[in-house]
Amino acid sequence: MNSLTTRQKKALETREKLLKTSLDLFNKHGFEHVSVEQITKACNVSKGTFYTHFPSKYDVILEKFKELDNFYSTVEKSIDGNMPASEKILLLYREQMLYLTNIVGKDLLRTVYTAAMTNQVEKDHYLISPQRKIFQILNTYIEEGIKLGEFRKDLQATQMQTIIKRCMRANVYDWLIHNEDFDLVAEMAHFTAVVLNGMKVEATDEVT
Amino acid sequence: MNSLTTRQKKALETREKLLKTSLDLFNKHGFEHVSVEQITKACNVSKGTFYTHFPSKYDVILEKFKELDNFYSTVEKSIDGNMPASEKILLLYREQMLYLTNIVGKDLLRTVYTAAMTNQVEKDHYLISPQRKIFQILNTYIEEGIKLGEFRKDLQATQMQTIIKRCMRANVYDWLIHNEDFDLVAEMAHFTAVVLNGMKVEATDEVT
DNA sequence: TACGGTCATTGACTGCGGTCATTTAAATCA
DNA sequence: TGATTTAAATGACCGCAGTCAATGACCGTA
Repeated sequence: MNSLTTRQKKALETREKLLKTSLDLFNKHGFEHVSVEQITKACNVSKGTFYTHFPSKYDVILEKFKELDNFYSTVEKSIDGNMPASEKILLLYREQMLYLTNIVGKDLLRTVYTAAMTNQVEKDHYLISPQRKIFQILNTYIEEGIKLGEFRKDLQATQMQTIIKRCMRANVYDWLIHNEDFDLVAEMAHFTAVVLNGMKVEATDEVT
Repeated sequence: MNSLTTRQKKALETREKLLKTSLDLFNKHGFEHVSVEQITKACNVSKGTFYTHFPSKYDVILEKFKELDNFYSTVEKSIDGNMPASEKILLLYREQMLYLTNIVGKDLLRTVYTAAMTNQVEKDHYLISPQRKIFQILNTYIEEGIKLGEFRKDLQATQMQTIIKRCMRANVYDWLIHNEDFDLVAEMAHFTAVVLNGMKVEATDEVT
């Protein structure tokens, strides 16, 4: 029933071993302090093998980063459908920031945010890909907020979506360039609240 | 009257030559496509010399980037003292974005934004240093806005300052990771207007 | 003017990310 | 089963950022 040939199975095994070892080593010593040779030696394969499985050292990280999107599906379900859109957004972001802080970590994220700038290929980076689950969830919240008269009507939904997403990257980026003493969860909540406030039909003075 | 010794003058000359040549080459071929050896060869000095004058290839860029701050002093003077704080901020940012787009360029800025993340020294990066002229100008605008009752009183001035600054980086970063079709000046104006709106005592629906 | 110390300069060297022609062995074909 | 195709694996190699021990020209001083 298994449609993979022996060779393909072996190759996949190698790939998995490289992936796991890489992430382990990155976690232990930090991305910058782990060389590809270290990884391949730990796996008893040659350096070239690494590059038959991954386009670059960085791409291993991206794989991990994409796991995030599974996580969001869980979060989405746990959010009560009846609250205002703005609160849903805040909750979603809160969960995401907790995940980034506690699970992903600064080191790996830094790599993603750097690569998004440097890998100047033709196509845009995954970081801003509309495919990402979290963006799809956000979009529905925003459209909902507009429909229910929570947000200003003079702004396009797509414009709002752009702003809200940018909001996220703004805080993450600032987290990455600050040394400690930066509570990503709190900063994100605070910043986003102000932005949402600026998009509401009638702004109130309270900010959570 | 010149207190520099012959040796120091020579050294400074070398430094200036390296600086100028670097920036020229970066402009011509892009930061990533210029090697330190290329620079030093063009200057008829050895590679090591480059590193006695600059801590890294990147630091040359930073020097250029710091020039920005002279520019802001000019802008500040050209801004009418009587307009609302929020409009002053928008104007200041507008000028900055024009400068970044037309003079500094994506390539150099990308380097700065990357280095801010990677050079994980103890101290924070220049990018967020409170010393920067533009931040000082912003601070006065914001304090002014609070004093004159334009902004909400429940937010600390420092909090607002943080938000407004983050706003800037948010748009610049997004500019850097998007391929073309991204008008930094317009995006910044749009985004910042929403944020300012969220900080105003009574939000209005008009956005410039 | 002679002399010891300073400091800009040198270039061979290290380490690392990434490449590629070649090897090897499994898969497919005759 | 033997011959041929295919693709995973290899490791020598490249280019480049950054290092550092050695050099010698220039400095202040006696």
